[in-house]
Amino acid sequence: MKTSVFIVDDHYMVVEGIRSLLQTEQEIEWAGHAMNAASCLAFLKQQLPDVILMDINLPDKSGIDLCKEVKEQYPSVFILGLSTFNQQSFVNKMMDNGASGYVLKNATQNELMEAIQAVAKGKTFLSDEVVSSLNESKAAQPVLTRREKEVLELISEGLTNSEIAEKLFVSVNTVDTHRKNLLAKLEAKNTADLVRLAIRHHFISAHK
Amino acid sequence: MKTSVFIVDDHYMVVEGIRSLLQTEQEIEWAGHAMNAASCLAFLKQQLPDVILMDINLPDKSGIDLCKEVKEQYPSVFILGLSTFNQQSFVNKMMDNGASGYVLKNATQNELMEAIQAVAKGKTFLSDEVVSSLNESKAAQPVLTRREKEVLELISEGLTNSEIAEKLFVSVNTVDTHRKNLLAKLEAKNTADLVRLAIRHHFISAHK
DNA sequence: ATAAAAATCACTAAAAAAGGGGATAAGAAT
DNA sequence: ATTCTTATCCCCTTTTTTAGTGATTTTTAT
Repeated sequence: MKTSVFIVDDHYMVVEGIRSLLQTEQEIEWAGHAMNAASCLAFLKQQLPDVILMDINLPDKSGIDLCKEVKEQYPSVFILGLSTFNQQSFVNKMMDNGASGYVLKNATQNELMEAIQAVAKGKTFLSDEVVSSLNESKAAQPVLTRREKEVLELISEGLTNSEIAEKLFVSVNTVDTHRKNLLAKLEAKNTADLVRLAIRHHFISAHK
Repeated sequence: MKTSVFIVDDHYMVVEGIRSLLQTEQEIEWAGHAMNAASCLAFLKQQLPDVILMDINLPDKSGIDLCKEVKEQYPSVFILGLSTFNQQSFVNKMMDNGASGYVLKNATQNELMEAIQAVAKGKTFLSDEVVSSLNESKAAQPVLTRREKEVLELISEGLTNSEIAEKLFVSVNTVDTHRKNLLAKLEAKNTADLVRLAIRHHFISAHK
């Protein structure tokens, strides 16, 4: 029995690439593709594929959110995350939201087929590259509390301790303590270093 | 006369996508592909295509550097930059290094063909999306001097003014002035804000 | 229920950054 | 020849951060 595969990706070239890769496979049936989250959801109302290859960068909604929605509405569909970048946090979020696997766009035909067949059977599949960087990053990833992240965010926006204290309705001393803990946890030399490392660890984003 | 096209991209799916898009075109001849800069250069020693589609993210060397090298050695080849992201600075650098155009990976078959045919004739081609974001961003992009970028880099690494002064063999006052100018140019409230904005504007990178 | 983690607040002193001012010399550009 | 830019330097004041230590309350987890 053939496995039907649907693709959600806004990159035309990637869709074409996957289509041509899968064309030669006997066990795969091409269900179609969507360039955004909305048309993906519309398609699923008509027809349910076995596996969805889902890009995490979509124009209207993140693949992470879409993954959650699709899994809630159609728990029987298996979702395989697809991305150019090997970002720890994205992999985790996709898996948390019900994805069965994660494949990088530089995957070979073999790796892609392996992944599709694994998730179609309900198994989990992660690209080798993803697995190895997952292990690497596990050692060095500091754990921040909710409050610390909040303070970090405000620091990166250029607020001073007293401004942050006012905003969070706590004393300057408290903010100062959080700041010290942040410096220690991220092993930062000072604020500049802290912000750079925070962006590197994806605690905050440089872009809005 | 056919236009021969060579592709440098480490994403197998993208290579396949482009190959299948170009397969249907009569005027295009597929010269081959490389997954990294080294094998691209090796290929060019054997054979010169008319147009090279070049990804800016390559494993061994940035497409920006590769572009420069290829153009220096083989000025007759036309290079079309290729990327997922519409990053102003990358577009500029590619064009500075001799690229004839820049296309996003979500381009349609028509747009890609238009681009290839334009650059093959020696014309310049930029994706519509690239052009429009180019105009938008033109207003807000501050201009930093060589020295300012240098100081900015060191600030983001967590060095203090006196440490930077020592490293650059200038007085603390000088570094302080550069710092003030940086704050003013990037319209940053303080160091934290400065680092975030610097990363946003791609003056520095959060990742190494 | 109780131990652990998180969040809160306090005080002091030294170091660094921010904000204000102004100045000179070298090189590039017109 | 002269203006503009870049890079350099100086002084002063205030604000903010950093470092060191210590402690209490609230939440969370076992």
